[in-house]
Amino acid sequence: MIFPKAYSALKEDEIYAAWEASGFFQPKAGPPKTFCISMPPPNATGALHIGHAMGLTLQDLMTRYNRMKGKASLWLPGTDHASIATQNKVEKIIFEKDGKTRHDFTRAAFLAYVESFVKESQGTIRRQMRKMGASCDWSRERYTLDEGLTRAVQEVFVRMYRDGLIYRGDRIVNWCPRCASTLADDEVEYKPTKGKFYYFRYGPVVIGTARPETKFLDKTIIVHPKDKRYAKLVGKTFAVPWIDGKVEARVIADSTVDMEVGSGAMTLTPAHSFIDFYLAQKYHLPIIQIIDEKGNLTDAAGEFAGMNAHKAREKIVAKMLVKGLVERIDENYEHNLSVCYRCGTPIEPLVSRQWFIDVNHELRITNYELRKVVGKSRASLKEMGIAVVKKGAIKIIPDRFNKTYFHWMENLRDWCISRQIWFGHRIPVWYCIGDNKCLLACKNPIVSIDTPLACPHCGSKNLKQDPDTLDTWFSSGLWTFSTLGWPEKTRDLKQFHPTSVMETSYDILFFWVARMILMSTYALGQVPFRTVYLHGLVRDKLGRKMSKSLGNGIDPLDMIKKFGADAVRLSLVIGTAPGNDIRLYEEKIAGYRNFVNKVWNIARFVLSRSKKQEARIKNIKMKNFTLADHWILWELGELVKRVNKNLEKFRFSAAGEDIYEFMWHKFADIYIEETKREKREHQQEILEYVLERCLIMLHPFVPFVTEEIWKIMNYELGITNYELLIVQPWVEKLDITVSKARALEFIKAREMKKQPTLSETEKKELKSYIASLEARLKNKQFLAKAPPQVVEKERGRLKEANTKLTIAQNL
RNA sequence: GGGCAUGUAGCUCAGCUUGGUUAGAGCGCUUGAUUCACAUUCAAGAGGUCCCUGGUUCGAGCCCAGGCAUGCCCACCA
Repeated sequence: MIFPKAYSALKEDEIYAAWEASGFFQPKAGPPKTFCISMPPPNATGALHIGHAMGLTLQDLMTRYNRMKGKASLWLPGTDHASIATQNKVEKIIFEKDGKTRHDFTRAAFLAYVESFVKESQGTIRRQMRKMGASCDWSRERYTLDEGLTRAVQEVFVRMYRDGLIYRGDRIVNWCPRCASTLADDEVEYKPTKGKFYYFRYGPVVIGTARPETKFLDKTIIVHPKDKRYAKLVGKTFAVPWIDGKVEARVIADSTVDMEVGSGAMTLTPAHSFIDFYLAQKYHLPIIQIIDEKGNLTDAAGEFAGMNAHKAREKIVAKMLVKGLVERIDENYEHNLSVCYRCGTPIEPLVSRQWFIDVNHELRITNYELRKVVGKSRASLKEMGIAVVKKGAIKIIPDRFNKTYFHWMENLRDWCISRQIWFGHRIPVWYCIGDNKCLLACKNPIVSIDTPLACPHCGSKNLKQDPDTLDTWFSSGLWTFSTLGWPEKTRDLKQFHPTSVMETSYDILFFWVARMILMSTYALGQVPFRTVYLHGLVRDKLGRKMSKSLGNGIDPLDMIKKFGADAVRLSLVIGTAPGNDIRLYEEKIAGYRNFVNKVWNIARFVLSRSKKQEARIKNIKMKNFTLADHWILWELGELVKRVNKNLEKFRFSAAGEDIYEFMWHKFADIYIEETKREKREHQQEILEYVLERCLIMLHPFVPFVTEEIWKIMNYELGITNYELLIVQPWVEKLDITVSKARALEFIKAREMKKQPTLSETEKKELKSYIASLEARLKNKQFLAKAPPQVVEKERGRLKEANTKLTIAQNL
């Protein structure tokens, strides 16, 4: 077999094909122990970026490790339809190509176009995942919009509606006028903006606002109950000259008001501010819309009706100036403007009739395990979500994100789930617009999985489905179990849920991880996963976020082409800590490419000396071992212990670094060099023994090169019916023990050989070191309080230093 | 305003869980080595007030308190 001088990553596709053909990506049938990761589904619209590559690497590492440990291991891949993101993207393409908008198409025609686009992208994504070496089970691949998952979505919706968790209501929502849709609270971003801040005379008080155009119908003044300045006003009503004539204004005291802000008094704009909306509900005040879904002023704005709200602002202020209502204007007001996270358009909070999930509604918990965790038989979604993490049913790595998670959960408001876009899961709700024989009952929506044929109340066949679709996170919230076949009681579901690990980026902790916890505890009474491992963001060498506009992005495929997938994988694992961002650049990847080549050449050296047609040595016995033999095997044993411990604790970086250090700087630089000097009987056995164990431990990190070496190794040893490395049993511990004392002797002998002579300054340094050790060993408090092992160690060090000095002085 | 993280060699980062070696690695830099598995290599070397101040301790890069710097998250258009 040809063993080229340098490892060529060109082999990778071939190796991947062999794995795929072997069927080992599918979980084994036998073992009772299982391991499962649901792959976070990338948006079906795009190419994978380096952040995905990092996730794939870590997930693949865990899957391969557990597979080699003999567990039935499933890594389930898939893609997400990503409703708003995809629709926006396709709309943009259509517009750029033909100058058309989606409204130039029928809904069905538009959706067909989107689907064809998605199909194409999915193909690209699959190819990229294969390039990374992802050992996921392609036979179980899912898509959030496929038939089974759609069924799961409908099932959960209907159940939640029947349980009183889903309701339709007129509530204040985040509205994006450009997307013409609602957004969830966490889909809103904040952008620092400079603007004008207006102070208006409003009867007895002065109020401040950045949005005069919403203030037409303000009729309530709110002050803090302890605010002495306004105490006399509370409870009274005033006739206040306002934009369109006089209004009757009432003064209310409520402690949500911050006395320090502005004038300490504010007026309520119930329909266009979240706080005001809740206060209006609390005091049963009328809620009237001033701005409509297009961002235009309603009839409530009188002469300004129909104008774009933002554009009308200055005209309204001009009118108020004339009427003498303007106290002053702060021109340099800095505040955070809320914008749509998809398109950057300023958000318009407004009241709208939408579907919501009630996160505070109490439910009976039927699952015994969950009831034990929650500690009571009834709880709200919010309480369940908090309890499962607090009680350790779910462990988040790194644990500092617990705090963030709790804070978010505790402040969670009802989740608006309806979106006014076309691409997504249609809301399984129909309205009777028929004969109105029984007007009252027909007002109840028909919530059903199957399309109803007739109104259950009046029998009319004139039904209309709700035009809206569901928030994309509704379906991805079901991902861990919908992909396993739920609501059917499948074997996969029983075997693999709860899944073992959720590995994802910390920036979607709220969007997705929290939603999965809510949905899974509700629908299954089970947590979706036992462990959440959060990785950081990949940044450029200067610590900047990678972006198209900066042009500082690193395309994983380019890097794979240049350095090989193994090198790319290592660069994303070693030197990274969970939850911390990492900096990535070509030199780093090149460094790991060098290591991959080193591994290749170690194998080349070891195997070039191998005797053909000889069975591979699985066990070796201690026979006339040299100090070096003792040493390398002892070091290997220590390495195995550390690697296992680190992998169990999700410290992938430490494990990888250890193997790197051992193979390059101990095995290659020292032991292999030693064998060149002196050829002995059992050397070859030891070389092969160490190499084999290293290949196994290294495989989850660098699957391609290790598998290729494995193939050549078996060929060289004349073994034809071997199993692929991907399913070799993991190295739990060494089946040989050597003398630690001999190993340490080897290290000492090397050190003595290395530094026989010392310069004058080095001698001086050594002397002062000896002096400091002696002083410490004479210190009574040290001797009294330090643990005996530490004292012993210090004595040893002193002895060693003295010997060294003596040798140096005698030379 | 609330919270979190980070600060160690020129650069990128380990080490902090459990305080105890003369503080480590990779890249870069300096010097040397080429028929020997690998120049995608090897050997040797230079390079550090472990952000600052104080405290606890026989002993602090590590623990505690305060501060400085940087980055991120949440809240907020009164």
